Amino acid sequence: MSTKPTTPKKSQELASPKGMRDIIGDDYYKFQGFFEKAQEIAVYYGFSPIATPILEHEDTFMTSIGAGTDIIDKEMYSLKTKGGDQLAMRPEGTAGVMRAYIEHGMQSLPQPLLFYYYGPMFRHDKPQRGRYRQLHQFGLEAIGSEKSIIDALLIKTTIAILEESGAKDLVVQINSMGDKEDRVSYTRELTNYYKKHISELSALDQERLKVNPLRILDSKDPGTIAVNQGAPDIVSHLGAAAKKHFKEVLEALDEMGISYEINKNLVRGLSYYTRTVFEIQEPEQEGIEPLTIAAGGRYDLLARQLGAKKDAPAMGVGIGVDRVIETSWFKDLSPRIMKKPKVYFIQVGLDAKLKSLNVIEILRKAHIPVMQALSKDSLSAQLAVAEKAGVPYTIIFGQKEAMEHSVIVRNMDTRSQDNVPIAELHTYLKSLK
RNA sequence: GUGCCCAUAGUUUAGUGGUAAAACUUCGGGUUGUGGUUCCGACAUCGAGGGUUCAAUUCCCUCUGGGCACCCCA
Repeated sequence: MSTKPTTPKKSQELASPKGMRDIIGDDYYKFQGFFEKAQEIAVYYGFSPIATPILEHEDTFMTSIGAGTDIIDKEMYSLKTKGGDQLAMRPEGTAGVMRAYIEHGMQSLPQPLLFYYYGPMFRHDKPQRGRYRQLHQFGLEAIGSEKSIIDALLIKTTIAILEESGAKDLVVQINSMGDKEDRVSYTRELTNYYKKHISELSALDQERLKVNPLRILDSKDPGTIAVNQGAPDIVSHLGAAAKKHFKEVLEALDEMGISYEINKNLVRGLSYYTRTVFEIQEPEQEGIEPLTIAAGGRYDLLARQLGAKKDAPAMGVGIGVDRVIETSWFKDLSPRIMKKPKVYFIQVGLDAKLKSLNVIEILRKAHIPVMQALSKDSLSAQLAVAEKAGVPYTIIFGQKEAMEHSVIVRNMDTRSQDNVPIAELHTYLKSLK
């Protein structure tokens, strides 16, 4: 077997791809802690886990999210497999969950079905604060009911997750995009309105008028904002059914004491939304434009678009976990797996080192997490590491102890030491608490 | 995708047209059985590639990565 000479790597090749990063140490625990807390809350509210593939057929996203949206037109990682399949890395979670729902015939189960999921999503964006090409979302989906209480349930669960993560005084921005017919008639009226004021719109907004007039509503252009003041209001164009639905959602939010603002300019970028849409912003910070940390809405038409034989009205939300973790209010949620070791194991001398792993194995079986520096030889060096780690007790295992089958347990605070036979070590450590 | 700003050891920062200084961290040692001290030593082809120059980490260009605004979005 011949080994190829190792070519020196250029540092460029050693960098993670743009907008994608390694998650290490404290950051890892933050993610893990958030995911555990979010799952726990979702389960209390009746959601069940689902994990769908990171890759889906590209068409699944094209037909659900919709051509004409930036996510599809500019930001999707698409690839052709060696077998010739046209796949794409998921830019969001809803399409995959709905695909799974239809594929597994879940329409014949008691409705609605409540799912939660979490994991990486991929969008070929230009990275910025809180904006990554590989981003992490925690999502909720409720499929199979058009009842307004479902909308309220998802919003409530989202708020509960964020509050348990440290958020306070959250305000939900909410709007209704109406049913399909409402949207068609409203869009027509809105377009007519803008055409009358076309000279006052920015070049960008004039372009948007051709592609997606709804987007002009949340324009940042000062001239356009002025025009928007007099623009027709979508809420007053809702049909009777959608209006009733929206009113019920708001009543439910009132009942739960959730504060909200009706934002008639809130239009979501994904084209599958109908009726309820909502967003939750991060808290205001000086000189920083607040980011959206959670957003979602109702998508009653999606199932049919994807090929289901009957309607499956549904509601979903995605929480931007990267953004939540970076907020000032995020409190560290330590994951359960992280047990803080209370014992540091020190060995001195060759015999002791050889027997060390046996002692550590005894501790492991007793569920006592242990830190160690087996690679070090000198006692003082190991004590120094234990000191820095802030571990309350050290176990010292040397030549003499190895022969006597005992260890020294040292209290790092008081520096007092006890000689303990290995056979009794387990019970001794338990008694220390 | 467009525009502006940035890039020196693991980290935070000096500095210069003649191949780099410091602090902290890490590693080794002074101390082959007892710790936050102290002392000594080690660790950077100055993000990558190209150009100008006798000479570039320093000037110019491109690329890569990061930040910010726009676009858009979680």
